Amino acid sequence: MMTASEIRQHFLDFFQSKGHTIVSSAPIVVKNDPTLLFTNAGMNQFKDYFLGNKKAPYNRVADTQKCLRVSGKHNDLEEVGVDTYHHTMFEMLGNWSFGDPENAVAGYFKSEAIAWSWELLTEIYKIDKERLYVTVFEGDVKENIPASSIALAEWKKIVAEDHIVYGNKKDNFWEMGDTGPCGPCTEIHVDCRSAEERNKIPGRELVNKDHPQVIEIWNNVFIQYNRKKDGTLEPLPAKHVDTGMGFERLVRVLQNKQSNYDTDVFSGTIEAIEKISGQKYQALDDKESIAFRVLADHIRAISFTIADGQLPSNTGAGYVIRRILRRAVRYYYSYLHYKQPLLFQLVPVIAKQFEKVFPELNQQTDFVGKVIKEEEDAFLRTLDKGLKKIDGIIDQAKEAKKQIISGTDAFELLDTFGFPIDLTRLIAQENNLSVDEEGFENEMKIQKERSRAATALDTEDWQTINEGNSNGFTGYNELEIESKILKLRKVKGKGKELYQIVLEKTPFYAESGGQIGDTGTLTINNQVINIIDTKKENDLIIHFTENIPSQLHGDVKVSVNKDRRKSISIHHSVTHLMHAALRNVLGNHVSQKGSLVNEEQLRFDFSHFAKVSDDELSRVEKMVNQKIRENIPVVIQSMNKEDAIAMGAMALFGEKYSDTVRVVVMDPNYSIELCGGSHVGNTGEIGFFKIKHESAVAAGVRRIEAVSGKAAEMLIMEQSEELKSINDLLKNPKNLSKAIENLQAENNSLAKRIEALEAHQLVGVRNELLQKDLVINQVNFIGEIVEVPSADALKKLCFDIKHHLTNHLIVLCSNIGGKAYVAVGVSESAITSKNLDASKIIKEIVGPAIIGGGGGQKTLATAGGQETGNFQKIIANIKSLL
RNA sequence: GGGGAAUUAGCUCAGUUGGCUAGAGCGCUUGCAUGGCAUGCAAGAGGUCACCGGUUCGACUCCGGUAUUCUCCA
Repeated sequence: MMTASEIRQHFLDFFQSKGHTIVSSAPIVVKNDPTLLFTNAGMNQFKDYFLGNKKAPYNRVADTQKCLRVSGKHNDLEEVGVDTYHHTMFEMLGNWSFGDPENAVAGYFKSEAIAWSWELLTEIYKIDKERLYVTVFEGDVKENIPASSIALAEWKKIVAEDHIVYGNKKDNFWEMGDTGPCGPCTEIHVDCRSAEERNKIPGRELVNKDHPQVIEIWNNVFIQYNRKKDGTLEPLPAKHVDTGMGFERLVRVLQNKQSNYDTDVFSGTIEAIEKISGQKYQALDDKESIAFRVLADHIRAISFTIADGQLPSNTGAGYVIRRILRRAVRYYYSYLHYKQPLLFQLVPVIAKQFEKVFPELNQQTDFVGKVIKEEEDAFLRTLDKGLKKIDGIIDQAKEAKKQIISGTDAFELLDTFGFPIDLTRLIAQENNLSVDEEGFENEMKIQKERSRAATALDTEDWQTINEGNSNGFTGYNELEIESKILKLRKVKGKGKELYQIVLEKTPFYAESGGQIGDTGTLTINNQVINIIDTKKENDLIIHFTENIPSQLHGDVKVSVNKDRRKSISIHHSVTHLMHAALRNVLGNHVSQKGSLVNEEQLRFDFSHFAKVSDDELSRVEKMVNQKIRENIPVVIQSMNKEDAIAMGAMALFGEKYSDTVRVVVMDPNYSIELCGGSHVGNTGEIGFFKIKHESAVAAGVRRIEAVSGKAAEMLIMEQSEELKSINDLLKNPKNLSKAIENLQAENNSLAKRIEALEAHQLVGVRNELLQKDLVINQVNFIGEIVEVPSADALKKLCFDIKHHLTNHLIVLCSNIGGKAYVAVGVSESAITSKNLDASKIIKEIVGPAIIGGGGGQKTLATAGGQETGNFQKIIANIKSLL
């Protein structure tokens, strides 16, 4: 039996023998593509070749690609692990031909692709031909697309006719999206059923019918059309082959297993889970078995994504990772009854298994494991809090004699406290309650619609202005050039309307590698248009404007905002100096995990497992400033990737580098980095470097924010001015912080003394008032106008008197700052014997008389108002109640 | 990007229609008890109720904004 690694290797060797270049997998996390968070197919990294944005360096390519799918018609996250053949992360084996209109013999098309796929499956992998079925596009009358006659003819040469199935547009016409490259495809399916079953129903009747044993393993797409926004198709000048074969499925077929999880792709992980949890994997449909499959699947997705630089977070791609991880935690928590972090223990197993194919994980097992453990801990804490909340909800439901947890409550538990709905269901069941599923779904629907409406984006078709290739970026050396507008389109979203413009060549740096996009102007025919941002879509540089020039053809002058670019370059260059200094001071485990460079500051995230101490920060600052003063020339050169790595250049995990890389050197013994950003000519231009802030972003990741150049100057100026004015206020003391400490202490003790004095004063007033005590019908009555400093003191005074009189009614009035304040106190005994109520007295008698209002308890109530002339009347009125 | 929530003593948290002199447990200080420890008893200190504004006679409580954190959706 072939092992999984042998199967993978045979694929790559086979296509190498057919003239293909083997390339490495692109990172699983996608950057610079607004339509995609993760690589979800082998062709993603070649998208620009299909779109015609870029020319392919090789015409024939093959690889195995890490892919991630968590949504889509056939792969909902909630389904993974329930069956035995869907995955979040999977490997896609693929071979490609990139057509070249000028060199017809370079690539290949339908006949070769079909012949080779058959050869590989039947001769190398030795799959029984009787078990294989192929599908061919039958054509579409409505869209006027002809049937695939060439593909059919090719298949007929090698496959029996009753093994050819015709497919409609849904199954046999592939599209990249609503618009863009597309074309017919031909699929290869395998029938893995027993001989007996195959005799009963022929396999061809089960193709594309979602039968778990009759499955598609390979799809060959022939890209020959471009779909425009109005829905029409136009033929492409260059035709391409794009194929994809699910690796895990292929292994299952070749190893003759019932389930992907029984192959050696997953068996090692499952054994490890058995060892940790002390339970045995049964390969059934029960919750325990599902839990095993969920863990074995999810840990791969989580580990490789983090290794490629995407940390779990509460937004975007990071949130998808968090969700996958939490789903795994839920399963071991509920069904394997394991209540501590588990997943992180599997990282070394996966890392070892993929050491040769995807080494990026094995190179950082510690880091990935720590990040995962921290996430697991955090979620277990969230679960704890949610458990408390749901207890309260259940108590309430029981008290109200309800059998049901409302949809709103269930939704609130999820939405606000992150408590998963399946756990709510489980706990409800244990308490003989059910969950209002309809209400919950409804709330969920409302939330989804709201989010969708907020991000709706309407993109129109590109409008071609001038023919030509966009051949790129000139802005490393020139910031102002003459160019031409190639194409533009309108984009609507969030109530704003923007235009995207592509230029023949441009000095504008598009946001990437953490460096923010340039701004500037575009001038045509004396009309000046502001360029407000520059971004990349794959490798296409797109300029954003709020309006378009009235004349579009002809030469345009484009110029970058130079001052802003200078500040950005300063911050980018100093980031390199700081990165090197961090490695010097903290150690070589420091590696970049993210960065943001703009004109105002730099932000740098890096792996490090402890807080960076003040001392270490100041050593970093000193080292960087030393390097600035050395005024080192910044040397930038292009070279072969291998040579650059050999030179000691730092490459980042999760970055896709081409064979020729740009290397930025600031003193060959100090800092060498692969980098596409803009830089200063000499480090002296940076001027000065100052760290503003150090903080944590995730387990094992620290963040430093710092400034240089003008921004640093501004910061220091502001700080020293602030310091000066503080010094002035304190009459330039010898020791500033000591002086402030003294002030604070003095302020504290003065406040205490005032409090004591006021209390003492009130004692005097209280004693005077006690002298004026009248006994009316066995109740002690005190009704007086007093002078007190505050409404609070009036209340205190009232309490104080209450403590000295048992059976009482007290009315205290005071004019404080021109406003009327009244407090009424009644003893418990008077409440019952005389049917008195302080709050009622305040509301009915006092409130109207002082033109105000108030309230409180039966025993003590207070009021405030505008009218201070009616105090005697109020006292008399209340007295008469006795 | 769009929602929901949280922020009260050193820590974990109560505070139920706006008015209780803002509380509990743990921790801390002091004293007492015990040969010592574990501990027990008693007293005490400790709060800008995140911050800024508004409504109100009165705001921890209601409204708006800011910051930080959590959480869901895209």
